[in-house]
Amino acid sequence: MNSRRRQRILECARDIYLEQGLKALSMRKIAAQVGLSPMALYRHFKDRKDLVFQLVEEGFRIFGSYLHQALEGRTPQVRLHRTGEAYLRFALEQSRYYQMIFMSPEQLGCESIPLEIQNKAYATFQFLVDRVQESMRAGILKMGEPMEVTLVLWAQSHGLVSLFLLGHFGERNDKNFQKIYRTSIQRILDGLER
Amino acid sequence: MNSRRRQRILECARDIYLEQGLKALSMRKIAAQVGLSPMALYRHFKDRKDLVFQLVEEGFRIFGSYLHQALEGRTPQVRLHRTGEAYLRFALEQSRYYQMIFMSPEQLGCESIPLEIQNKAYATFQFLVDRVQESMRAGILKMGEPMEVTLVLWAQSHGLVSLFLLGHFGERNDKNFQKIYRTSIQRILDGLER
Amino acid sequence: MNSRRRQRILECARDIYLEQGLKALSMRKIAAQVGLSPMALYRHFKDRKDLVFQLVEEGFRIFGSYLHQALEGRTPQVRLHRTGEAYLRFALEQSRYYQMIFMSPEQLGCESIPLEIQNKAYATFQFLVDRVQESMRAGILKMGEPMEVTLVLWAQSHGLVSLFLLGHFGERNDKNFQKIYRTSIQRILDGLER
Amino acid sequence: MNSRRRQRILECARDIYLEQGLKALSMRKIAAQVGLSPMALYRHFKDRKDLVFQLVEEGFRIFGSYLHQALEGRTPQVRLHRTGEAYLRFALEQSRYYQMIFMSPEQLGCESIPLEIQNKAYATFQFLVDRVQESMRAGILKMGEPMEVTLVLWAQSHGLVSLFLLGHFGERNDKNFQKIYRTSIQRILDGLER
DNA sequence: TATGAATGAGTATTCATTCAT
DNA sequence: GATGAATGAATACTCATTCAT
Repeated sequence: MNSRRRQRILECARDIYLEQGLKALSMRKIAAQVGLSPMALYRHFKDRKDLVFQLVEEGFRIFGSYLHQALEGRTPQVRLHRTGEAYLRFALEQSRYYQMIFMSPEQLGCESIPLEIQNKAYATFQFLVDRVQESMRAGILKMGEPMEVTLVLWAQSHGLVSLFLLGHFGERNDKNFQKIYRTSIQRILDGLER
Repeated sequence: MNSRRRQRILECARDIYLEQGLKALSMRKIAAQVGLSPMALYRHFKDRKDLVFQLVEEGFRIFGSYLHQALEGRTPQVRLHRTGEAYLRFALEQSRYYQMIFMSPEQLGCESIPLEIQNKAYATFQFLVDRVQESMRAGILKMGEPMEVTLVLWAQSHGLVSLFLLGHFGERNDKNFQKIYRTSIQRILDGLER
Repeated sequence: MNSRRRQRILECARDIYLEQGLKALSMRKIAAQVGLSPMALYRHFKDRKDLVFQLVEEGFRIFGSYLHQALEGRTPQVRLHRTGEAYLRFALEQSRYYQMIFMSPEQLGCESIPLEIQNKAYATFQFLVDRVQESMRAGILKMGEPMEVTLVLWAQSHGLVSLFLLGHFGERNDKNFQKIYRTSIQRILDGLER
Repeated sequence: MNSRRRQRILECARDIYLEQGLKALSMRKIAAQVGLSPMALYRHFKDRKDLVFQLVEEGFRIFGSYLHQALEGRTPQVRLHRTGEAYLRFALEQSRYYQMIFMSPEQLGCESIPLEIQNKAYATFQFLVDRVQESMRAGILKMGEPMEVTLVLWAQSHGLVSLFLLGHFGERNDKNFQKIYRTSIQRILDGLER
């Protein structure tokens, strides 16, 4: 019951955020959406900040679930490829969450990203490193510093998605972006494969 | 005098933005800084949005001036290399402007980026395309679709800078980032050079 | 006009304070009383604190005007006596202001009393010291450390008024208190006169 | 157990009050400190007022215990002197309680001080009267109306302590205040002794 | 051109308290 | 006896903006 309500509040907050962005995500609006008094929210979340952070964590959780599916692949090569595809899918299907995950402390309205969230971010990066590492071991990628190589791939992915979501590729066209994304990533891989 | 005032307002707005970020950039603060009444600003800018847009344009202007210096290089190769370095320098020396240039409409507080700004962004992209194109013609890069190749390079640069400014590389350390940036870009070029 | 409004706000604030005390003195209530929107007050006062401080200063000003009348007396003895009477009159006629003047920082809602107010308090004390000093010189009071003697008189006055206003003498009865006050002060003076 | 709990709550409330003052003494904070839900407090106290009143009574109880020790003196003179010293010690060692005991109804958040507390205050006063009376009978003080004389002494003590705790003697300096207190009281006594 | 006054909508938050469980 | 959920009223304050002067 406690956590039920809490979940419900979080969902409404998510919807408002997804539709109107972070700036419009006020306690009042959330409460109105949920059908409670604004104060009721404080039973479940210490702060607006607290609530927002929970939302970010939710974003990471979802991101993680997308990436995790890549592990179903039976070889390092497949898993590496699927990871790239999962990244792409998350970016397109959960664009708002994608943006939320990559928000600056300032945008989140805090001095510095809380440790809990930093850890989640680090875990995600680690997942990518793992994929690269096992691909190196399997001889699919040239040997090298895994973190460095991961960074190249991550930066490429994030760069592309950022520019796309920012509208720098014109009107949003997911199909088209998929092509671009895959081509670009492949180009990078071409330089990294043996 | 009209435009003198206007310039002065814009400069103050810039300073506040550079120091405290966009959210703290309020008409009141700007006015106080300039030494005018808040209302006086409306003589020069339709509203806050308008003022912010002008600021973004200023950011593009500065970005342009950084990139432009790359043209002093005497060969396509040098110019290509210097472009990458200019991008890096702008990102590190003018981080706030960098962030402003790559803000989403939402963060800027508008439905969609106004055409004027979109054009500036496009112009920047075009400059990069030019560098790639001439490098291809000069045989420094493998032949290919110039826009596509440019995108790969741009995405890489932007991805790296974004992640860096977001703090995903730990405490800000410019020297260290420069190394990472250069290595990563070189890796990409390695895959693109003949 | 500016200062006219300001004055009017201060008067309303004073009335609310006088009737309902400091805790009830909210920006909203003041605004409602004045007939303005709550926000209009901020045109004239930086803060609630600012407004309250101004009110305290007003209190000191009034206190000062009461004491000042004692200077009309033609001899040190008369002036000393009238000062005691002025203190008494202020306490009874302006009880709320009396209480406000002797509020702790905590009650005023601030870390420490601002310097401006501290100075006003000091000035008042100095006025009392002056009366004692000239009485000593005139041979009305035994010679001694003027500040120390002043303190005895001030403490006696303040102690009596405090206890009275706190209701420790039963139902408020001004006539009765006047007697008590005069007798007590006289007792003190008896011990101080030559 | 009932009264055990109750006692525990009161102690926590006291600690919060002693550390942070009355305004910060909220049901929530007390509950958190005790380790109960805010609502549990209402099982033991009708409302916040009730709880605060109990706290004031506690203050009087402690005050009483300080004064009571003066009775250990073997002569009226010693007892009178020790009473003054006990008053001083209570004021310095239990300043917060001192302030609480001498709070106005308003500060306590009620229309008028409840009878129970008035009685406690009266009892304290009576204790002082007793000391004066026996000193008169013993020929230590000049004969006179005991209540009146007591008032002079009480007012002096309270006045001094009030002004001291309000910070009107500069930075708090207990040693220094002790001197002032003793000198001033002695001055009064000089005028009252035979 | 510029300003001073004022507004209205909005923000997060604190608190004592009621009520069903 | 105690709790968790929720409320309603209140608070100070920030901001962009309108309007008469």
